[in-house]
Amino acid sequence: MARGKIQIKRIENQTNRQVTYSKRRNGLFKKAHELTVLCDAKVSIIMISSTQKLHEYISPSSTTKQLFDQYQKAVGVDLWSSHYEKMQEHLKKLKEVNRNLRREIRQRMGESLNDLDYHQMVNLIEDMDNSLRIIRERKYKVMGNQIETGKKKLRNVEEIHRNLLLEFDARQEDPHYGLVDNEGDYNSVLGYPNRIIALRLPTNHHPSLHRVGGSDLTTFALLE
Amino acid sequence: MARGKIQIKRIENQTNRQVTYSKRRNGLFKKAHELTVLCDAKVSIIMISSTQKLHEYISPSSTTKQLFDQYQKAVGVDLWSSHYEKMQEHLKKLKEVNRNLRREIRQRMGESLNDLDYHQMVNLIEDMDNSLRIIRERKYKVMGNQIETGKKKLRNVEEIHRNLLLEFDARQEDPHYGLVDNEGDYNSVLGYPNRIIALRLPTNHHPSLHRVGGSDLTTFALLE
DNA sequence: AACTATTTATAAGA
DNA sequence: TTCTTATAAATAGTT
Repeated sequence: MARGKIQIKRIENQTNRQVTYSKRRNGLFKKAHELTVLCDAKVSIIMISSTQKLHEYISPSSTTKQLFDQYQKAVGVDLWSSHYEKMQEHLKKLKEVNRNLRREIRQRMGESLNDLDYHQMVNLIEDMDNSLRIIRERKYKVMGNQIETGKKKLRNVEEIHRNLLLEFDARQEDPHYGLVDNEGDYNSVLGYPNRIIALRLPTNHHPSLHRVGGSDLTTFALLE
Repeated sequence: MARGKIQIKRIENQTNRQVTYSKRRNGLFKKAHELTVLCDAKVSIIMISSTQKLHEYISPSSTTKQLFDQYQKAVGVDLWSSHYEKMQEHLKKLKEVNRNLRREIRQRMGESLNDLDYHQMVNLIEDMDNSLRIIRERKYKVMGNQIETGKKKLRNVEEIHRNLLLEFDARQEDPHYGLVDNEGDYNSVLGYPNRIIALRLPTNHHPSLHRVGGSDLTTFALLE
């Protein structure tokens, strides 16, 4: 539009293209802003250069999201539906599964039995009988283990006690017998280790949010 | 920019403002398109006039959603988060609840017992014992009911049979005895009603989607 | 980034 | 809304 007319077609020279992009971008944003002020309108411009740089204009006192929400309403399609219609479905399925799980538990607790016919009840009883047997066995095993370890601990304590008595007797006979150079760690003998074994860290997966710039005209580098 | 310079400030005259909006909008879209072609860039413009009309420009071979997704990536904020971060949380909670429900069921089926200490097991056994008792009682009751209704049905059938025999005998004695004017409905006597009681209609809540226009430059009336 | 000849956009009027 | 046209503004090519 100056120093010679140009054809509106892709500028092949990479440098020229970039320069023109920069100049015309500014022109476009300026015009957009004038329009905003003169006509009391709201304008959102998003542009991505051939080198994948992103530039944005947004009218003062509006946000890109605002305009976009209005756009969606006007066009009548929720562009994110694809993104979260699936979520909706997932949610629905989970709720359904949840409901079923709750029902099963209730039935296993003797409630909501109206939903079961005679045969299902017979099966449930058989199943629960088997389960009870398994749990009882497990309980006895745990009980046995506890008795075993209790005995062991007792034996350990008794031995410590005996040793102390021996030592005590020895001291009685020889007041200068051996000097205590280690207080010992009876806790560990009793089964209480004095070290922390595991530590669970809280997980925090929220991505840090950042916003760049505050003026009408901002520029962002594209991620990737 | 012609026939006199103007100040860049809101045009108070409503008609003038509309005219200028229309002219400059075309200018802006034209420039945007030139930029698109000359510099191999992608441009999205959304504008809303003071009368709430919405206009859009989008570079050929791109979609508004595309550009917006890129914009979001670049800016680093998911603008829809407010709209579905809650959903994400809901989903997470449901999954957690689900996991717990499954664990409870597994434990009630005699699995995953390692998670339970001795005391918890004792409680679980007690609970399941009570539940089993309840379910057994229920079962016996249902069994009793079935026997009862079975007897009733049997009695009914026997009576019908007796009546038939009587009728048969009567006919033997008098071939012209009574004419059958009703075939009867023995099914209903046997407990099978011959009417459909309920009908469940399939529900379909998908809203119908519509898209307007297909060219680069489209105009939509804002909903509301 | 600055300059400037020229093209383009557009304000006002019809 | 569209056309006209004088004039302001944008910008292509150059430095």
